[in-house]
Amino acid sequence: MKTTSSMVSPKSSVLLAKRKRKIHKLLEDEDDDNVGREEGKISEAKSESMKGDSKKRQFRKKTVSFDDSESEEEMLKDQREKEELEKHIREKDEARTWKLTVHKLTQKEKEEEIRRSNALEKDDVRVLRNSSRHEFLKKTVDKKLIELGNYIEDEQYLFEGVKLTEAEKSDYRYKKEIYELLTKQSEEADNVNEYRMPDAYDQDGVVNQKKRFSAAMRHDRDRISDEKMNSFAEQELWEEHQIGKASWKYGSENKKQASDDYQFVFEDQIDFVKASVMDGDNVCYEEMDDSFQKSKAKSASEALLEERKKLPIYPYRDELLKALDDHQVLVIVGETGSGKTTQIPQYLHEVGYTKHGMIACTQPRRVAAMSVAARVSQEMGVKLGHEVGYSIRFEDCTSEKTIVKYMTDGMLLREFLGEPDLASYSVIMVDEAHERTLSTDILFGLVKDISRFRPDLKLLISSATLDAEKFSDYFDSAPIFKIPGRRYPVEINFTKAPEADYLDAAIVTSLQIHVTQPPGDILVFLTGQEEIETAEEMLKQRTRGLGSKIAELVICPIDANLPTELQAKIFQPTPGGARKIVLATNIAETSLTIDGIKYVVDPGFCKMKCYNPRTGMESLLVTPISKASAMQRAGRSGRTGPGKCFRLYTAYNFHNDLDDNTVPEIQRTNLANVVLMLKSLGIHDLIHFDFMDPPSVEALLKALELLFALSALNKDGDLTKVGRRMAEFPLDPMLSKTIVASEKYKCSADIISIAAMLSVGNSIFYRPKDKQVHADNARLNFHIGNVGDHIALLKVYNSWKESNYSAQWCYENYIQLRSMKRARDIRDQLEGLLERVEIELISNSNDLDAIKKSIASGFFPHSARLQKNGGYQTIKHPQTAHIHPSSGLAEVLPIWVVYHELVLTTKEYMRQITELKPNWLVEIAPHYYQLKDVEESVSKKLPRGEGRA
DNA sequence: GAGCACTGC
Repeated sequence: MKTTSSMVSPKSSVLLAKRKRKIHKLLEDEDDDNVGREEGKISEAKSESMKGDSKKRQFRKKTVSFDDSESEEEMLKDQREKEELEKHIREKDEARTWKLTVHKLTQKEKEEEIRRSNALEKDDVRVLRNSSRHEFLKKTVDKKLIELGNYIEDEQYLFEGVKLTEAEKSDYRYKKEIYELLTKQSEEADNVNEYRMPDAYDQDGVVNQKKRFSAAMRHDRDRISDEKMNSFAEQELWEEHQIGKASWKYGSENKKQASDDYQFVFEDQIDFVKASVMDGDNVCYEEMDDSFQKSKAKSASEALLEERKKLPIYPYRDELLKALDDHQVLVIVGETGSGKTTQIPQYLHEVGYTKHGMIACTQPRRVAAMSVAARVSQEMGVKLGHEVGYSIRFEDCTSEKTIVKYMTDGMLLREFLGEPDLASYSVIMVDEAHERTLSTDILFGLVKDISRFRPDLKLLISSATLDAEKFSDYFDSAPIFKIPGRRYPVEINFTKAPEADYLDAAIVTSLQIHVTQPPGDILVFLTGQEEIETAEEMLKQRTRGLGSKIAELVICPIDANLPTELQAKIFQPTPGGARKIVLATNIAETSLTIDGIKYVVDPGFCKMKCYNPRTGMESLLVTPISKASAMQRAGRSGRTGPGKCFRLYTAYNFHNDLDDNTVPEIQRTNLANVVLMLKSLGIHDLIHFDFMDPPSVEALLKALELLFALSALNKDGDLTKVGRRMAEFPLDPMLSKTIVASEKYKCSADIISIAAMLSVGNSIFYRPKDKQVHADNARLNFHIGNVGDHIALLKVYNSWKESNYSAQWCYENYIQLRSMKRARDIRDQLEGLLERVEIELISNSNDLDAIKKSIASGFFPHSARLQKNGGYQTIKHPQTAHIHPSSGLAEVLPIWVVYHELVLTTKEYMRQITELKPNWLVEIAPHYYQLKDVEESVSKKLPRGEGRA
């Protein structure tokens, strides 16, 4: 088939080349064996895999029959695993090798996966192997279209952009034929399992894939413990249910069904339509319109009341109240839309729980707390901030009258500091507990603790389905209360084979949806800003090739750092005839909801921050998402109507390779802050603190060690006066220490500006792709005199202040206004807190050394020294590092520096750096650095003059 | 000479 290779046009794009490679491989394969031999091979492969299966079965039988010894075996296995893990960690002690191994691993895993899937697919129709992309098209393309022979047309759509040769086209058509055969069979087949294995050879009597697979599944069920099975089956059931619901909605006669769905939407608001909706009669449309008008004519409060009665939770009201009467802790399971967040606090209020204290309801996000509070105050007919209020950082919208209080979970945590028994509350409801944010996890421990000596305090833990058992176990087998949700069906599609390049696959899938699917917007989950940009480019490039043959595609990128005005674009309604495609990061998974999304493309990855306590280094790694996350993503397509989710991985991957839940944040973060907070609440034994998922002892010790070094704790591990002051600040302990230390150097006003700027993160400087040079120049203005990044940030803040907080100034200097506003808010808050810990507000911006010394007082554990090779090494725990290129000192290379954070990306980078005099270290932290640490290395290893002497 | 998932206090 080499002749075909020579036919590739030199003009071809990367995509084309890739696609062609696939097809060539395919053609080669076919060339090698004729059809008969092919079949022989396949059946051979099949019996091979059957053998494998029976082996597995035997193994399973064995484990089942030796039930009693299983726990012992498991313990042994656990032990072994633990040992292996420990060994593993030891081996990776050095951060550099650690990094490399991680990378190697993922590469290896990839290869492994491809190999495994290839093996699995030996029993697949060969020709279909390389066409997993077309799988979506084939699965979902309207059957009628095929009947009419119209598919030649959509084939042209596909071919247009990539200019295939005649041979390739005919190959495609051949595959299409096979596909048609397959569809026919699957239509005939009774129950379609989403684990759809190829049916092509059923009729040859070689093997019945479905039977084989369901047998395998049954064995799986035997093996898996009951507890696990429940969640497993639940998931499966959910998906099957959704698929079942969805599958009959599309097709030639879907019009009537679709109208049913619209009626379902209206059902939210209208009382008596239900029966006629069930009838599915068209007449009810008018009736509904009628009643819709009527309900509008009613007073607003009455309408609200009626709406409340429509919520799925309403029928359970009395049962729920009874349950809470009987039990102190209740786990509530309810999907979004069940009304639990808005209704439960109202129910509790109605029966008088608010007589003895407030009801608190915590949310992981600010906007959620605000909007829910607004809604509830409306429903209760009171003014927001009076009886119903919310409390979030920078904004306390409550009053003395407040009895129902929505708040962020972090805010309740702060309140613990002032009121360790939460005496002013009678009910605490932790909402969205399944998200397992850091604050939620700590709240669990604290709340469980106080519930022991406050039997009058009621606890409600509300979560989405998956974790309920776990929550119940944690809260001493609290009863679980289930409320049905209200959601539209979502059809889930998996790829047949793993995709090597998920970005490319995501683009192709989106285009396929665009071409073959009924109107509805598309949401694509990608991992980061850069990836979104490339995806946008690719989409534009490819749609350009298709010209006017396809409907307009509106591309909307979105990530958290995008300026607000650009973010607004995704909420604009899609123009008629066009289709919107939203390229989003994880932000769209929980934080924002976009209306009109009907299709979700889920490549199965996200970026996750991990903390290595050994090196104190954070890294942002692209990792596979969890099953829970995948479900959440899929659910995003079914918010306003039935939806479809296209997962760019196989069902096998989903069930076997993805974790059930994302690792809770508490296990992959720097705990210094958490430890300081718990210590200031008087909790001494942190190792035995009742965490739901305890963090590693190592991470705890590292945090304790740091706090001791910062003299926030004394030798006995008790909080010192410094520590108590530090705990007042909602900042990283090192930053808090910097502020506390600024008292001594009389520059507190400058330091809080810096602290505020540092805590808004990396989104201050705006650097658009097309104006990088200008942006970089603007940035250099703040680095004049090589003052270091901290002081540059101070300069930015002060200049902005001088410009009277002008937006224009930000624009001219390539600074993000939003970040600056946030910095101002934080600074204002810090100013208030300074007063509280009795530190005078003094500015001393001319004495840069004073400012630098304050910084060093907080960040001395983060000091590094220049090496001969131009890299740096940290002082106390030797560790190589480099200055991040974005730093103003990246080319200056001072000999001694302190850094704000150490991140692992392509190298170990220190971000936000300030120069330091080595003797300061001994002066500031004599308990941490001895003279010899500093002096010896100065005299012995002077760099060869490239730094500053 | 390289890069910023997402929250929250």
